[in-house]
Amino acid sequence: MGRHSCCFKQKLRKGLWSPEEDEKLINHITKYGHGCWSSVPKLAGLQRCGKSCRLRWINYLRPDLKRGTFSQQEENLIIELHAVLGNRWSQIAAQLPGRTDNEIKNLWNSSIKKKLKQKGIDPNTHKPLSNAESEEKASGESKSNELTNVEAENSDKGMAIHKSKRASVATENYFENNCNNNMTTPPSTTHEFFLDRFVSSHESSTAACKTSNFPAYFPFQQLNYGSDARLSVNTNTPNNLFLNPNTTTLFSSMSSPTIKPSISLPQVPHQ
DNA sequence: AAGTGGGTCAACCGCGGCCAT
DNA sequence: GATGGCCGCGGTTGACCCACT
Repeated sequence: MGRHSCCFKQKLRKGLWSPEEDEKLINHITKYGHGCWSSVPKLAGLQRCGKSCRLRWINYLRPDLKRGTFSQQEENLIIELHAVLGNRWSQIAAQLPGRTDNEIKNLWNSSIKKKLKQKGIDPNTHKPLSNAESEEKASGESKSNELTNVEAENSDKGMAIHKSKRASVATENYFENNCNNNMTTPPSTTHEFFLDRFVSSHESSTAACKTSNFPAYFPFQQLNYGSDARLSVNTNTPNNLFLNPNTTTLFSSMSSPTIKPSISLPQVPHQ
């Protein structure tokens, strides 16, 4: 485990990529595709490991990357998605065409986190900071605190637990905050249900999205960020709605956990 | 001009999961 | 079922830049 085995076998370059290396990689992939990443450096004439080549291509050289600063709509969408998915950056990135998970992760850590805190929102739980604090005091060990502890622990085993916990707790918090009075489905199971649905279905929907240039369908109730960046729920949405990239609104195909979300193409082409 | 602190971002690291053998 | 190779993911690091003192 750990560092790729090929890195030990040969003396491979590390660190920043030179323009020459970039050119070699671009030339190779545009001609032959990447195929098996482990064979790319050899075929492209690079002194890098396949992993490094893959990363360079995905995060920097891919021609479909948008680059540039994130729009306010994109930021809002990231916040919404993070509230539901937690730190599943690749899944968040899948809903933002031209953006990489690395880019989104960096934006979150460097900018969005801070902005949320300034607005009085806990970036981990997406709850108002004052609420989180008072709940921590009341319960002694709140869920958000639990997350923070796991996060701080930073142990390898803790990470695995943390990953699943954070996403589900974020979802739970979302439903606790917003859904109890509005949704017809019981909150006790919906958060896990929706999360699992999304995780299992997003790949097919994302695949459809990629091939068709349409956004993917989301198995969630509609989420909106108001001007104060608090989540709210609009339940007056018909079934089979979709992610609208222009309004930073998540639509849902779910009005009941017994109804399977349908994956079909929206009528509005992606921007 | 030099030092410093904070922000940004590309790249690396370590791990889990998948798949072939 | 065990093992090893590979891919993809999320967390972390460190270089670089810029504003400020």
